[in-house]
Amino acid sequence: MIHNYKSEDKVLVAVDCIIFGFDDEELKLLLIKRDFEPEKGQWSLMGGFLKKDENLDQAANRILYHLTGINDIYLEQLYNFSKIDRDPVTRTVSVSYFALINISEHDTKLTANYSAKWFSFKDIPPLIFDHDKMVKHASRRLLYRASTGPIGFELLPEKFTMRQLQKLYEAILGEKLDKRNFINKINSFDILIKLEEKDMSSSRKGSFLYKFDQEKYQKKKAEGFSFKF
Amino acid sequence: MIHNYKSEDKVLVAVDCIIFGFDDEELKLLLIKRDFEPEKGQWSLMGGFLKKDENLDQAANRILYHLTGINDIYLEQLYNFSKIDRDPVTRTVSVSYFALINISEHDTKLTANYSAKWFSFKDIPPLIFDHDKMVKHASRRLLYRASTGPIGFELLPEKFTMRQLQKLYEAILGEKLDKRNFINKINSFDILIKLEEKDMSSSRKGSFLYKFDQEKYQKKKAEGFSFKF
DNA sequence: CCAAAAGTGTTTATGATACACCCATGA
DNA sequence: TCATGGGTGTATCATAAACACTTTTGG
Repeated sequence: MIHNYKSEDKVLVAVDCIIFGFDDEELKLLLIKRDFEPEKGQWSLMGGFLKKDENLDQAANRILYHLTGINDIYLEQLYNFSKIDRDPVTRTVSVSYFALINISEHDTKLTANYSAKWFSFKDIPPLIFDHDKMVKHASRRLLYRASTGPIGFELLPEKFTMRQLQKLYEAILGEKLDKRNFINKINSFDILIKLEEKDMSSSRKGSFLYKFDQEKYQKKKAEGFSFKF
Repeated sequence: MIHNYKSEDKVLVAVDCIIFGFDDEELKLLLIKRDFEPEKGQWSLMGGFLKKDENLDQAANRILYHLTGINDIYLEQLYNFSKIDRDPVTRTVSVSYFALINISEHDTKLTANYSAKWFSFKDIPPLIFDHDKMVKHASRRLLYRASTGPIGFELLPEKFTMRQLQKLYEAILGEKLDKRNFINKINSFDILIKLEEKDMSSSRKGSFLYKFDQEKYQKKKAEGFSFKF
């Protein structure tokens, strides 16, 4: 006997993207104004539906690109939300994805061509459906990511100062860190390249710029080096 | 304009359950012999399809109960597998769930009434579809769970010896642990109750039995105590 | 010359690891 | 009495945390 797949219920599978950014001061969340019913005009995560001819990762990338123009970033699968009436119109199961991006590289395009906007966590507007739960879940995952490996790669510009990196960690961990201990810790990872160049915008003295050494990082990771923060 | 939900593709959503057990010596995996095509007669995780009137957690519990009689355990959502042709018959997205259970409490029922069987990790048979990937993913999650909180609750009988608990951790972590350091660590958590009673089956001297103190554990957890192993 | 941020090491405390002997009992 | 597993504590090492002053330079 062949199992009768046809007798089984099919459901709509949605994908919702939680995108975190950092602007040198605080963590931000990318939202769009929904342009269709239900909940038209409300703020929402970037969402859409899985199509027959793509897997979930592909759907997440397509949906994010379509709604924000953001492309070629690493989206990580997070969790499913499947409460029966979570979408008032029809039964959907939503798969959440999250990613970290560098605001400065994406901001102009976003505000010019899309209805997407960055929000501080202090003033996130009410979100549709269960999107607030998704954001909470993603925040926990971000915290976990930050404590198990370096995260600056995606969130900071290519060249950055120690101060910027520290502010990023402080924003994610939600606590002030000691400057010297922070630098010692980061240096112990040995995955930064100190440049000759200084950033003169933040002080009279100027502060050295650094770059991530992707190669060294990949090598250390492959060797099982622990980047526990 | 109302978004046309009807134009979107619907897909079958499967749920597959990865169940770990422990038998005082090693970690085991519960599998069933598939009794329908495709892949009839092959070993497989416990799987089924999400129905319209249930959420994913409910589906996982229903499916596991139906196939094994196992009930009232905590199933944790793991990850989605969505490769387009992962199921050769029709497009499905599979949501994996995992759980830990105490073999001795479930074994007789299982072998008597169901075609489910426990396998050592050493000799897991070839599995259908992408179930081997699911198992790998679940093993990583188990390792993570073991390093962030106590795991004996579900995997051991109500009363157990320190030796049993240590063997469990050794099985999960995949390494031998020092007896004294292990006990010191566990005692530092302060969530066990030492009973008067001794287990005489393993040695002439006998070894004291312990119970988990659920109340103390919940209280400590609520206070943010870190059970990092 | 002073305000404002950058840069730099050492001491202390805490937790992790390594390690070896006596105990109780049934056969 | 002896073989078997059970039970116990300390010293050392490594990592984390606390902590304050000097440097640079534009205004």
